[in-house]
This record gives sequence, structure tokens and C-alpha cells, in this order.
Amino acid sequence: MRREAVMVRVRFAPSPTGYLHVGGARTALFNWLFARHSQGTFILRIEDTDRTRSTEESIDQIVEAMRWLGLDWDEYCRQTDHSDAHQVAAESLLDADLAYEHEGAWWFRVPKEGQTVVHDELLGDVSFQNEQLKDFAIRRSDGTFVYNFAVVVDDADAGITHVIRGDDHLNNTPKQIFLYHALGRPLPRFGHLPMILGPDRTRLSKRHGVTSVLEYRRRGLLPGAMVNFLARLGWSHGDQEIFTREELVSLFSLESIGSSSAVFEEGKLRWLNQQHMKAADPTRLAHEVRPFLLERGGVTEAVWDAAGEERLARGVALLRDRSGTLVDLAEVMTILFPLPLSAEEKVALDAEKRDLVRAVIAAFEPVDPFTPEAVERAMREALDERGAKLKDVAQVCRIAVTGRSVGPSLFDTLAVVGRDLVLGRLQAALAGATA
RNA sequence: GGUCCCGUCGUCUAGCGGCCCAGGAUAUCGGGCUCUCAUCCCGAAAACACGGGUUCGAAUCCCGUCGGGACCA
Repeated sequence: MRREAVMVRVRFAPSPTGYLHVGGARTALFNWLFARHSQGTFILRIEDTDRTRSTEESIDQIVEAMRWLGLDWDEYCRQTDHSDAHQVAAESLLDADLAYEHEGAWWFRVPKEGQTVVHDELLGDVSFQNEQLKDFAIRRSDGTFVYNFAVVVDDADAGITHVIRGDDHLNNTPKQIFLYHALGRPLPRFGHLPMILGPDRTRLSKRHGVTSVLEYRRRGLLPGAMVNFLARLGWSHGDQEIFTREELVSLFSLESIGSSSAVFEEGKLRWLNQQHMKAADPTRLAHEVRPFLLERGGVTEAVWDAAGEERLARGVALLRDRSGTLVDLAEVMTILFPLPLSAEEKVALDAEKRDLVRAVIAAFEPVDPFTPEAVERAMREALDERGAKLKDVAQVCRIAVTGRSVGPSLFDTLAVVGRDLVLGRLQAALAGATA
């Protein structure tokens, strides 16, 4: 029993003329998943031949976005490194009379009859009548090479086995096939992915709002959630919605990619992000929110570190249920730190409630350790003695301690905020109400 | 305009001839849980673009129409 040892080699080839957008990211992801699934090689090739529009800044942004998504590459190169190879290949076509010069540009001779069929891994066989195709330029009069020519030379030289890209390139494929043949290079397999569209069903672009991958990082999305979301745009595995990166790698296959285009809508992304936050290890998640809390200004590194890893993890575990993003989580996590509360609600205290709050304070003072169970016991006892119900003070305490009327279980909240902060804030509420 | 691709709930999708008067998820609405909100649980509404075939039987195969998209001009 022998298996043919075809090492998969795929690439993602963005042009550095802007940030990495979600469409490009999905193409990169599918290539990456395919490579990792088949233990092949994933190459990042920057198509920077268009000197006037390519920028170093774009390259940095793309690289950063790829890193954030966790799409690591095994080889890296730039198209401009291959200019010599393009020249040599183009001259060979000229020498063989497969191309000719006309008004300074070099043109490839397209056969006038027969048909060319693309054996697409996703679409099946797609036929083109050669007579429909016209001769096309491979080198411009200024000496630069045309896209369709450069990619073929690059892919052939890199030994790319599968060209997986957006189906906006499907119509270019027969031309590229001619070039592979003319150059005497083996044909790779092709797989054309359906496009991602905006809500108006046209090709996704900047005017559709946020499409930059890094913008989603800024908004507090987890890369794992983004990857999960992008993968599900076109790819599926039965009814499963939530996937870890590892599951994606092991389950991925080209056959399970759909053939119709998908509309990019963020609705599910937020839900998916929450699911990933809920599933995350609290300590790791705490690490992920950290920059968002530091950004808010109030929390310094010293304040953060003083809070303690264990307590922060507990806070994260408690507060993440009502947070769709790291930004939301950071917002509510501020209650854990000894900082002034951004009170969204005012504490409303009448004489009766003031007495209850005083009683609660007194009951909390000796509680040690300040666990949810101990807090609940102390509070209920104090209330029972006065014939009061939890309802009577729960919201008052919540607002006094968190500045908000919504949040997790009161006892859990109080426990994680800690006795000192809780007592201080309850006192402050009494003082404020007196004034 | 030419060529090519695509067409299942608003959106992402399952479905690869009978398991489908179409399943899941999200979003929406209603209910439950509860110290609040959220999570969570339960429920409702919501789709096979249309018309012809093929077949005992079609969302699934074929043809046409319409619609959308992309590429090239």
C-alpha cells in the first residue's frame, strides 16, 4: 500500500495596496487550512509589482493581520524578487514565437480554435472557447509584467500545487493555462472560491463599512472567533457552528466549500465571539482584555498587576456572560479596580433602605473569607433579622458597588469585587445619599 | 455588450432522487429561570427564484426564463 507523496504547496498572494480585508482573509484562511490539514506548505507572497500603489505600510498591516489571525506561513517572498525570472520566461516565449512584440508591449498568441477547460476543484469543469479569447499582453511597454503572466511564472517557480483564490480570477484561468503550457510547466490544480458580498450583494468593499481585519481586533474580537466566522462563510461541516482552530484544521476539506457567494453580515460574528469568550480559559481571556483596560486610561499596569491573576480570572469568568466583545468586557471589568466608578445609575435611598444598607455593611465587616456563599449568608441573615427581603436592597447594593443596575449574581459580584471595595462603595453611597 | 459563475428562511448554511408539507445557527418576537441584565432553556414566525421536462418519486438531474455577481471590453 503506497500513497503518492504529493506535498501540497499553496500560497496567499495579496497586493499591498491597502489593509487586509475580510475577503482576502478568508482566501488566506482557506489556503492555510488546506495546507495545515494536508501537512503541506503555506506561502505568503506579496504581489508588490505595482510600485505606484504598493506601500510598505500595507505590507506591515497585512503581515500583522495575518499574525493576529494566527495564519502562520512557512515561506515568504515578494513578487518583485522575481523580476528576472519574469524577464527570462517572457523572452523564452518571444524566442519560441509564442509571443510577439507590438507597439512596445509583448503579446501572447492565443490559439484560435478548440477549447480550454479548467478542471476546478470546487466548480467542476468549466469550458472556454478559445476563439472567445484574444491575444493578451504579458509585458507592458514600460517593461513591467502583466498580472496573469507574473503569477504563472511565480506559481510555477514556487511549485504551487493548488491555486486557491477568489472566483474573480476564474475568467483569467484559461489564459494562465495557456501560459503554463507555453512555458512547459506542470499545471497546478485550481480551486475558485465564491466571493464575499456586501449587504447590497455587490463585491465587498470599503464602502460597506468595516471590512479591515485589524479593525475587528480593535473592536475586541477574538482571533479564534474571527477565524471561525470566516471559515463558516462558505465552508460548513454539518450543523456545527462553533469550531476551534484545531477542529477547523482537522475537518477542513475543499469539497465542503459551497459554490454560492456569501453576504458578509456581522450579526453572527458577535454571537460567535461571545461563544468563544465563554469557552476560553479565564486566565488567558484576562490576558486578552488587559490591553483594552489599559487603553481606557484608568487602569495602569500597576493597578492591573495589583489585582492579581487569580482574582482577574474570576472576574472574567463572572463577567463574560454579558459581553459580546473584549471591549464590552473591559468596560464592566473596571468595577474590579479601586477606581472611581463610572456610575450609570444613581443610588436611590429612602430611610428604610439606608437602614438596610447600614445593616448590610455591619454584616459584611467580619466576613472572611469574602466568598459568595459567606456574603450571601451574611446578607440574608441581616435582612431576615429586619424582616426584609433580598429584593429590597439587591439593586441598591448592585448600583452602589458597580454603578450599574445590571450585572451577574449579586453575591458573586460582591465577592469578586472584594470586601474593602464593597464596604467603601456602600459607605460612599450612604454618604452621597445623605448629602 | 461578450464570457463565466451563482440562485434553500432577512443573513450564514444542512440537504448530494425517496429519511424534507425542508434541518441547524443567527437575528426578530413570545415564554421560563432569576436579586437585575445577560447567559441558559422552551416556543413562534420565516426559504427550496419561476416555468417546463426526466422519473413511480425532485430542493436535489436536464432545458429555458428571470435575478444577482465577477471578469473582459
